[in-house]
Amino acid sequence: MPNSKISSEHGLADAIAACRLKGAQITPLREAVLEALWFAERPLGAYELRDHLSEIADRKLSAPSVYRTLDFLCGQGVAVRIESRNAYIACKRPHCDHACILFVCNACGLSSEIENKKLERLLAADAAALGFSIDHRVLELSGSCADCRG
Amino acid sequence: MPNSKISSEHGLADAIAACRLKGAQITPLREAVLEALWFAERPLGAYELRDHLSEIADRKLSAPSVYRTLDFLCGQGVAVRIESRNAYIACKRPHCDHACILFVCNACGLSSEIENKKLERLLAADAAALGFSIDHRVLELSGSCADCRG
DNA sequence: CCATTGAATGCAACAATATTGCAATCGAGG
DNA sequence: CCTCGATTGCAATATTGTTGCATTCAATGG
Repeated sequence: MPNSKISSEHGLADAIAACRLKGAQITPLREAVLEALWFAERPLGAYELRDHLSEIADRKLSAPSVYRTLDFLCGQGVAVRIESRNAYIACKRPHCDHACILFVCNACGLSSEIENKKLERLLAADAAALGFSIDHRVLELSGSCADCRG
Repeated sequence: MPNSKISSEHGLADAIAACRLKGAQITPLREAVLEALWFAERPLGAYELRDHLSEIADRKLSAPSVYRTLDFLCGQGVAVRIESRNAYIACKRPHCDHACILFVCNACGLSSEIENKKLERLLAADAAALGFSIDHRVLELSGSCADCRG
């Protein structure tokens, strides 16, 4: 059984490297925000993130900085906004095309992104039937994860 | 071709009647809010709704009143909150179990709720595979509707 | 008819989330 | 070193949503 911390850290480094390869600037702020999300065990709100980072950096981070950084990370595909919670998670799936479904546990915050190609095809078919062209998708299911159903 | 206004009005009356049958109290405020949503041609935010109703009633409606009324209507299944927009629409599908997908046009606001049983089954299967028990679902697709793709 | 009661509403204050506009800073490339 | 664009800081403000408590209203039982 691998050490989950180390494997996660490798994942984080990989995610950052992937952003750089795409030509994106990874600044200390961006890296710090992504790291905070990466190791959080639940979705974090923008202001929660701000408070957390402010402690670490020992200075007060501004709300716009946090939001801009989150927008950047979401744009890079390494973070995901959970619309139904006004919160953010790191996307740990490097090759994710973000055509995925997000399960979020109400009790512990565990968030699992799942791909399902069949479901994609059904959505695409429904959209086609309506003549609808999809820009953005929000598929969020909340409830209780296996561990918290007790 | 039926007159769409009249058929919509009938739908509204039916929706209200259905709520009453379930034992819910339909007050003038609740009716007014549902009517505003029903005839709006796009999703309305809570404060938008407040302003609209304030004009009609010629008195200032409070934010808590609007939110409470929206909560009530959503609880009754006759209104739906669009998480990705902080906005609300009337649900015109009387027998909807709200296991549906919502398509929202970014240009005109047209919102279509679509049922898809196959998709339901896939979601249920994914949840089962994770041992996840689903409380709430948010399936919102935004983009351009057939009319606005030009 | 009146009193009681619970639901619904009004309302002030506040909390949480998000954005705007502009100034200051930083860093890569000339 | 200088310039330029991207990034960040920051104050102010906008938008969205909630809390707590007082008031009103309508149904119910005496």
